[in-house]
Amino acid sequence: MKQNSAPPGPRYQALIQLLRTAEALWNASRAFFARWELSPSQFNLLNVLIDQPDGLTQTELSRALITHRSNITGLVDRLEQRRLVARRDVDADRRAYRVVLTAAGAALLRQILPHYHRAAEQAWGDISGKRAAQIVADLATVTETAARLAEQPLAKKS
Amino acid sequence: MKQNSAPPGPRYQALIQLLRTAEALWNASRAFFARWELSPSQFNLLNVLIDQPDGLTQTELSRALITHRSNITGLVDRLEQRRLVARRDVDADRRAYRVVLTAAGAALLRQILPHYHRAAEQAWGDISGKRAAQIVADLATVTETAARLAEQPLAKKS
DNA sequence: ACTTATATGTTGCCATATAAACAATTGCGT
DNA sequence: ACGCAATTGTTTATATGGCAACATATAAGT
Repeated sequence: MKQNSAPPGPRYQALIQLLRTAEALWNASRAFFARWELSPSQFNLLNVLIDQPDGLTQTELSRALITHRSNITGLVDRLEQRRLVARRDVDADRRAYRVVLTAAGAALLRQILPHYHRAAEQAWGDISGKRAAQIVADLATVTETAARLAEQPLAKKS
Repeated sequence: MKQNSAPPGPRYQALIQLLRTAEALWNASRAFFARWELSPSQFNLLNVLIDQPDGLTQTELSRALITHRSNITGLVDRLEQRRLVARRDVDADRRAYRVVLTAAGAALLRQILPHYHRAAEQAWGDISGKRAAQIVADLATVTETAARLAEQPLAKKS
């Protein structure tokens, strides 16, 4: 007297487990980055910029972080107050900025990254690198499917 | 001229991919549940209650949903306004409620669940059920590790 | 050139999330 | 019985998230 109609099936279980694991990792990362008084979102933003010497516009940042443009404003505001990033004007387009890491921001990130990489490896315990690569491949296809489903929920745009 | 120190490694890549996939799935589920004007969080709460004829207290709900007690208040408030759940007094403890599904809430959930199970299976494409089960096992160990790391970030509590 | 469409960042509202503090209640230890 | 600790739900503050609307600026069409 527990289930009602459709038997959940292994792929459904896998989806639930995936969401749980991601949440656990996200919470762990929150505790992890708290040492440097960064939120996971703030770290991700810095981590995107480290490979971009010329910075990114906020729209480009929103695409890299898979979030709405409007969320970037406050995120950059707070990081700018702490002098970890800076907004540079774009002379060709008076609407846009380029957000770049400051020297302090880059230094902080270089300090964090080794710890982060090490913690990430540890989280997988005794799972082999080969199996990890296999999981990456599997999850990549799931991501594509999910993104496709999210785009046309009811077939808009004629 | 891209990396700085530690080579990321396959397990690090797997962690990043996992977080991306979970975000994609969460976004897809938001679009999915929008058909019934539910947020993913609201659906999850209803989905927990369907197997609990006597309901759960808000603290129990917070544990089941892995979130803070304070989040449950507003979540239940909004579902209560829509008559999908109800708060019942606990006569043995005047502080607590038991949150239960209403008939309307149970009916709505029974309507949604088959679609949800089907969509969840589809998201995994041609990945076999066997491999899905393997992934579940792997991710379960990661969840445990992550939860353990999140609990004692700096070894509190003497 | 002028109109229209598009792009950019911001602001607003609301839902969700963590964390801390609080009042009310309950439980425990003595 | 009494006092203190723990529990329960709420409130507050702040950060994050999606989404719509907006002003400004740029691009495209004619």
